Amino acid sequence: MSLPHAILTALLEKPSSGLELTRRFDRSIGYFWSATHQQIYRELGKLEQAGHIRALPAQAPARGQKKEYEVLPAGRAELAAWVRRSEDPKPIRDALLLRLRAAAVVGTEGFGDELRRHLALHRAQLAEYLAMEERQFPPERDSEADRLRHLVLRGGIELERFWTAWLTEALAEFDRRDC
Amino acid sequence: MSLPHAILTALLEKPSSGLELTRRFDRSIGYFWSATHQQIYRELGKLEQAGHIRALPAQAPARGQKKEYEVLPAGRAELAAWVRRSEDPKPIRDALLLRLRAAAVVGTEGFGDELRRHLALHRAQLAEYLAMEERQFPPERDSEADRLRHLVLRGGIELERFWTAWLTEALAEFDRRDC
DNA sequence: CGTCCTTGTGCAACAAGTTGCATAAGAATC
DNA sequence: GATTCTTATGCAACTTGTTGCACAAGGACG
Repeated sequence: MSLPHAILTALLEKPSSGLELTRRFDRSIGYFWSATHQQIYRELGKLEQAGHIRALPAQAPARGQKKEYEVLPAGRAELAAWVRRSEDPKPIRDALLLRLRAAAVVGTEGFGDELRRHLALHRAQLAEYLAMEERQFPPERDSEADRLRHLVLRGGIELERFWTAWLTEALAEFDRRDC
Repeated sequence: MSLPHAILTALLEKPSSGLELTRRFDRSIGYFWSATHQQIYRELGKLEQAGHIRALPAQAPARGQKKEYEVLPAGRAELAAWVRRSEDPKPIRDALLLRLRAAAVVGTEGFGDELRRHLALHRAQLAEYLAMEERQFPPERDSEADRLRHLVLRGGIELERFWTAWLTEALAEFDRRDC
């Protein structure tokens, strides 16, 4: 039940149309929550019906026409309540770790390349986050909310650092064996 | 499409019944892939129909009767093919990071306690993994496959270390503000 | 002997996420 | 003025994961 809350957060930060939201979910919001445009449009419909958001007027509600949404007080209240609810961390479900475990049983042939590919992807992601950090959070200019958002971004950054470190270690192990 | 492969891997490591699998998914397998018993039973049925596994004979196929499964050659082949397929890492979807970002907008009241709770949970998980590491991977007694499995476990360990470190940092930030 | 607990398997309904495609306005191109 | 590209919204079908409950065998207890 997190997607509606992700959308409410995004809309509070800045009212947007479905496609704009999709783009934001592909970039900044993407480092802690991902979603496709289908999910987003569907959820926007539900949120509107529930009275949590509304379409800004002055736009014809026609197909192919941009439709901007803003959060209503009820939506903000729902988001605040959700933030206060306590929720256990979800258990991990990582396909790469699983595949490595499977490789331990059926053979590792070709798996080194896959590890290298992932390493490159995570390095690229890390570089992107670091660039975002420099752009969005220059030193000594943090408001209250900025400091929290920075903390969230640092979470994304450290996660990517974890992956690059682990993949590097894994590759070292592989190279020691294959040569 | 990873659950069937997780089950194949588990069954190759040791033939098991549905409930035994469920228990293994709650412990060792759980640090890279989680699943409920419902998912497991459903998937066992599908895998059997697909000819990837079979129930060991000598057991009446009655309700409430234990039913052990083993992997057939076709299942092993499917698993090997899956390990060789390349698959991109899935984008992150973490509810706690999302909630912190939401808290930056609607207020952080009470969120420190939630962070502390998560920190305790992750510390406990980390301790458990470290105990597993000592038990299952004593120094200098690694086979080929053991080294890979150890690598996977170290992934789980480092992930928990990441969380404890990030949560500690986040709490420091919170305490600086609240006092 | 009845009922209660544990172990074990499983159905059904639902919720969340994914994939493929349809539709439509408007601008660009020729 | 017909075609094609981009921006934008959306439906339908499917797959995956979750929740709640039902059913059954066997042992434990009084």
